[in-house]
Amino acid sequence: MPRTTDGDGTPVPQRLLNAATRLFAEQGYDRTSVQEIVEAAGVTKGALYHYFGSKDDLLHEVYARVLRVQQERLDHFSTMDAPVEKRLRGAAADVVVTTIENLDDAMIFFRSMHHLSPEKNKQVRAERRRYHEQFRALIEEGQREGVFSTATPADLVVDYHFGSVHHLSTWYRPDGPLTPQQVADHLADLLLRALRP
Amino acid sequence: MPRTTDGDGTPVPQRLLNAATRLFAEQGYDRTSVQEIVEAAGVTKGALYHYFGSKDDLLHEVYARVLRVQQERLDHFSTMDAPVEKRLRGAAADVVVTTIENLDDAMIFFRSMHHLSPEKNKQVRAERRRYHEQFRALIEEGQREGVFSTATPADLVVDYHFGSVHHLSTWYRPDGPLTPQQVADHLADLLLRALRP
DNA sequence: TTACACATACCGACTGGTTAGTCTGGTCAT
DNA sequence: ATGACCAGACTAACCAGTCGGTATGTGTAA
Repeated sequence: MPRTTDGDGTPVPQRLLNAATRLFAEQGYDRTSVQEIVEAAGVTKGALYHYFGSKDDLLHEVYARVLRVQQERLDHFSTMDAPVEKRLRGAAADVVVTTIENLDDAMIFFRSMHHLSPEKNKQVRAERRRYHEQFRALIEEGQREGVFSTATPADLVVDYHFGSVHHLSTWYRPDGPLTPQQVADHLADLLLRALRP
Repeated sequence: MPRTTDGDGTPVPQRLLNAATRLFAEQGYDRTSVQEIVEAAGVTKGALYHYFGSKDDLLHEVYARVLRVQQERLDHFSTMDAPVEKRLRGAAADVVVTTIENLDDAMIFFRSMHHLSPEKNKQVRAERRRYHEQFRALIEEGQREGVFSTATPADLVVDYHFGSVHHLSTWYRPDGPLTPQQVADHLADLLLRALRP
């Protein structure tokens, strides 16, 4: 196996993904040329097209990574052995922390979906929908038990919360006054307070 | 004044802006060529570059229009003669309705900011900030009066709400089950319920 | 152990195509 | 006839993806 790593120990595909993620978040997908990506990763086009089928594939990988992580996290909180308020609060706060810790990914996720090819876009939407429905199920469970208000349809509540998560990448600054955990606690609080019967 | 209008009665600059708005929302700024815009508007490049300095200018005009409308609306509700809960609820619901009625604008607004030139971007951010602060002032007023909870900083509450507004363009469908007004009432409800002391 | 085949990892010049913006030359109401 | 308004060919730059080529490994048979 020849130089799959170079300089640092990070394998070339990883280096390419990292560079692409940063550049896509900074300048957007269309404004980032393949040439820039390979230069930032310290390789050439040959390497990129050796590991990835297209520029589009690179973007898709970013999505796949985000979806995988978020789904795993939600599974964890969904299946916890605790009252539904605690499970929902845990999940709601966790997605905020995770999003802040990967702001670049979040930025790309919500800003660049329309750059994915139609099939990939469809696939991402399907996985996203599954996530959404699992989250909604938590709220509906609480509504059935009477611990959450039924004034607002669960679907809308989910969109309300994820709107704020989505929005994080446009206003949160790591050098701001609030830590990720503090923001997460506040946003989860707002959700739970809105759901009080 | 020669044919500033043509075919229909709409003046050419308007036709160009309308075409650009629709195309930017459908395909994104970068994926839309100037050629497509002028064809959709039924003119040629000469006309576009007669009225607008650049493609970027066209985008900026979309932003200017949105900002102007939203600011006017907020001013109206801010200065209303009514208790602060009513003023906040009115403003919160109205921005939802307005956003749904101009989903294309909203889509462009949140997805294409980074395509604006640096100065224009800065200008838009400044006006946006003014809007944000005026909205925040409403919440702080209610908090001082004791009608809103002070558990969450007003800034965060504003971002929470505008996150959901921002998010509308990704999930709201005109052919869905809820009318714009119904969505607006629900989202305003969630905000006010979260703010109950 | 050497020799040779084969595979994997990567390089970088090149191609075909697209794009924003320019420029020259009209046209038409007043 | 004059100037605001517009047509459309043209240019210079850029970009995703290709392709022939090189380098370094691994397996295998003499």
